[in-house]
Parts: sequence; structure tokens; C-alpha cells
Amino acid sequence: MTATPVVSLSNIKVACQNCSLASLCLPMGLAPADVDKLEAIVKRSRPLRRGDHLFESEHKFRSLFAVKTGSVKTYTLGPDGNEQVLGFHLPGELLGLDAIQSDVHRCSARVLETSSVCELPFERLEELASHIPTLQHQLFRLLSKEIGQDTDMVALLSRSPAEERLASFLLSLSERYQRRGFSAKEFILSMSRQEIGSYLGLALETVSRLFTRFQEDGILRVDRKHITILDLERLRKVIAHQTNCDQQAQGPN
Amino acid sequence: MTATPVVSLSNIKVACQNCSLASLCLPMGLAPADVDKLEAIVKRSRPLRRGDHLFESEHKFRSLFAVKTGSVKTYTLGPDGNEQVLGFHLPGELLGLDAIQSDVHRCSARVLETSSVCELPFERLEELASHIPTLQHQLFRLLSKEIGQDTDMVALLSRSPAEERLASFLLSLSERYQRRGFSAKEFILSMSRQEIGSYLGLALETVSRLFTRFQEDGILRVDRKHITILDLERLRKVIAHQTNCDQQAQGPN
DNA sequence: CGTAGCTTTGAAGATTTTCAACCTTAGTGG
DNA sequence: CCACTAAGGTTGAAAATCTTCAAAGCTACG
Repeated sequence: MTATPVVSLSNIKVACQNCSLASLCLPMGLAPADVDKLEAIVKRSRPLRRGDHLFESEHKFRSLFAVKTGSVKTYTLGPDGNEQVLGFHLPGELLGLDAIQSDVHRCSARVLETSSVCELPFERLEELASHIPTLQHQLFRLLSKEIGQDTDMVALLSRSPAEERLASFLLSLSERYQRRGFSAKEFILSMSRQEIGSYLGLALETVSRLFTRFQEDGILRVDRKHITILDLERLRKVIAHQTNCDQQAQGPN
Repeated sequence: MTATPVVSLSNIKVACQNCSLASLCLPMGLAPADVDKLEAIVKRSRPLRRGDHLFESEHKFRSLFAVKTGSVKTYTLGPDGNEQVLGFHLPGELLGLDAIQSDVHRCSARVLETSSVCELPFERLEELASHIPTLQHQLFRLLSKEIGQDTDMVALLSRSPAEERLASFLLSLSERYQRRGFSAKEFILSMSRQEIGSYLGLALETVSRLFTRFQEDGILRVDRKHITILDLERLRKVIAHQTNCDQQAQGPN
């Protein structure tokens, strides 16, 4: 009898949390045996350094990538050669979902700080999913979630003035860090003002001025890339501020 | 009286053939037997009229919807009660993909003109997909495509001035109509200036002024909702216009 | 130290929005 | 048939927001 490795619950948990398959495993839970199969197709990569590419636009799509630690930005080059930042990806988040359709990456992904990632060969993932309905379901959910987030971003960009955009961005970072067990109120930005501006559709100077204003207002403490949220309530209020009606109802997801 | 109908009967036939499952079946082709199974779970609905809802925000998610004829807009209400248009959906396009994750609709879908749609109960679709790998693959592609489109929208909104946004919007409509066999150069807008503005992050007045300017420039002919693209080349050029470095001898400024 | 790369800040300029008025079209009922 | 109304569209002028240009400050790093 072969000595099958014992899979304890805590092991799985650890595996899921460390490898950022968390995004796949946690939401509804696969059977332990299925988690093993999933783990089996994951390629763990060496740590990447700032400036390294996970993939580049126009290159053949093979794998999804999950950020384990660090952070990654996705971007395209506009017709004028300017970089357009499309997103920032923190631990536990997936990249490359937009490439499934075209079989070719539609954007580039560059590491912002020393980071580690998992690589998930998509063909094998698909093959696995066709045998594990729960995994299939999780993948659908994952893709759908990405659509929802993009939709939120579209709404933000088409409706909100600069102040609200930056506030939303900071709250989004805060929530995402918190969900991964980091501090919700204090973090280091791994991206420049320029990159934040590009992402939010603002000039870098506008971003800088807003950081200053938020600090003056006592909402934030800003020390270059070191952000401390001093007044979460008020930061939230900046977003809901709009016409400042009377209602306060805002449902959390 | 217009001499030439913009939408001919044969065009409609083409669009209807395959129901709008075209978006599912055509891209890579399911086996005929599988197409039958797919057809079997589709609910065909009666025609809907302007103002009818396909689904509403916060309601339970059960089905995806495919537009067969007509057009549908998706929108949310901002915290101030203002409507934020998220998208316009033409024949052959799917709605509801963002709800898979939350099991609840995250936006509302309202019919802009007399339209017909198919309803695809998602649970049954998923069940089917788990037995038909090709269908699973098509669904992944479909979701991925949506992500890619949303990403394009994000890039448009965060990078482009008003002129380019409207030009992109018109080109997008043109391409989508053409793909379904309608005229690429002449179509009727089923949405108001207000709705276009909301979608593009512009005031309705700005949209109106741009239509006027495009017409003055000879790029479009605009008669209320009836749009004729007179100079497709120049419309494309509006988008690529950016801050070009060395080329660009001519500019509309 | 000194340079390079961000970041901050100020002032001028451009784009876009807002406010307001007027116009056009389609639908309604006298 | 016509006037009336409501909704959507156009247009102008003032105001707000944001960007651009320019310069100077700060940090990190060799």
C-alpha cells in the first residue's frame, strides 16, 4: 500500500491560504481530494522582482496567474505609446482572465515589487473543471466577479469626480488588504502617483493634490507611499457624498 | 419618407437564425446534438416593450438573457438616485454575466425598444456545460470576452476626451450592427442623449454638442436618433488622434 | 555628495459641466 | 385641424474641475 500523504484540514487550509488558490478554493470549498488535483497542476514560480513581466500583451495565453505576495499591475500601451494602467493585483487575486477569449494576452502584467505568483495552466484547469463541477462553478463565479469589478470601475470612472475616485481606490485597497489579513488602515502603495492617476483617469498632479487635501482634512496621513487611513468613516463619506441627500443606506456586498 | 429601410427583413432573419445562441454556438461550434441540448433549455419569451425589465438589481439571479432583436440597457442607481448606464446590448449579446458570482443581479436591465430575448436558466446551462466540455469552454470564452470589453471601456473612460469617447461609442455600435448583418453606416439610436452621456461619463449637453460638431465636420449626418456615418475613416481617426508625437499634419483644432 | 526619479505646489489654460433658455417632435384632446 | 403639452434635444454663457506647464523639493541610491 502506498503511503498516501495524509491531508489534514489544516494542511489544506494552509495550502489554500498560501498559494493564492484561495480565490478558487475558499469561496465555496472544493472537496479535499479535488483541492489536491488542483494543487497538482499549479506551477509555483520563483520570486519575481520589480519590473519583471508575468506576461506581455500580444503574447500567447497559456496560464492564469495568482498573486501570492507582492503586487502586480496590468497595463496596455495606448496608440500614442502612453501606458494605460488597467489594474493593480494584490495577494489572492488572479490575472489573465481577459485572455481566455482571444488566446492572446490583451495587456501586459508587470511586477511592482518583489512578488511571488502561482501559474495555473489554463488548459489543464479547464480539463479539471470538466470533471469537477464545483470547480467549474467556482471558475464561472471568478470570471463573473471580475466582470462585476470592472463594471464598478466603469461606473466609478463615468460618474465620479477626482475626489471620489481616489477615495474609492483607497477603500478598495483597504478592503482587499484586510481580506488577506493585512492592516486595513495602514499600507504601503507599491505604485507611483503616475500609475494611480493613469488607473483613475487623472493627472498625476491631481492625485498628488488630493493626497495633500485628504491629509489636510485629517482623513489620511500620507508619507510618500506610506498611507494611513485616519478616518475611515469620512473617507467613505467622500464617496457617498454626491448630492448629500438624507439617506445613508449603503449595502455592503 | 425614407426610401431605404435601415433594417431589412432578411437582416432580421439572419440575426434570428440560431436564436441568439449564436454567441454561444458559433464561435467554435458545438456538435449538432449538443446544440439541440442547448436549445432545449432555452426559454423563448414573448416580445418585450420599451420600458419592460429583463431583471432588476438586487433580485435573485436565475438566468442569463440573450437579445434576439431590439436593444436593452443595463444600469444601476447611484447613491444619489441618478441612473448610471452600464451598457447597451444589441442583438446577439448576452446580459447578466455579472450576477453569476453574487447570485443576485447587480444591475437592472430595461428594454429600450420592442425587443425579443432568450432566457437561459443558468443552473441548467452549468449542468449542461459539465457534460459538454466544448460548451464549458465557450462559456469561459464568453465571460472572458465580457471582461475584455469592460477593460476596453475602462481604458476609454480613463484616457480619452469626450470627442474620442463618442467616436468610440459610435464605432462600437457600427461594428456590432455590422456583425449582425445590419448596416454599419446607418442606424437608429435606441437610447437618448442622456443615456449615452451617462454611459460615456459625459453630460447630455456635451453629447449633443459633439453630434453637432461631428456633423459640421462632415463625419456624421445626425437627424435626431437617425445616425449616418459619412466618413468612417475620419471617425476612426478621431480615436487615434491622441497626443501624437511627430506625425499629424492635420488637426481639427 | 550628487544625480535621477518621484512628488509637491503654483498659476495659467483647456475641457467639460451646469444653468438657463429655446427649439422640435410626437402625442392628445378640444 | 389646431393648439397644447411633455419629453427630448440644441445652444449659449458662466462656472467648476481638471490638466498642463513650470519649477522646486524630497528621497533613495549609487
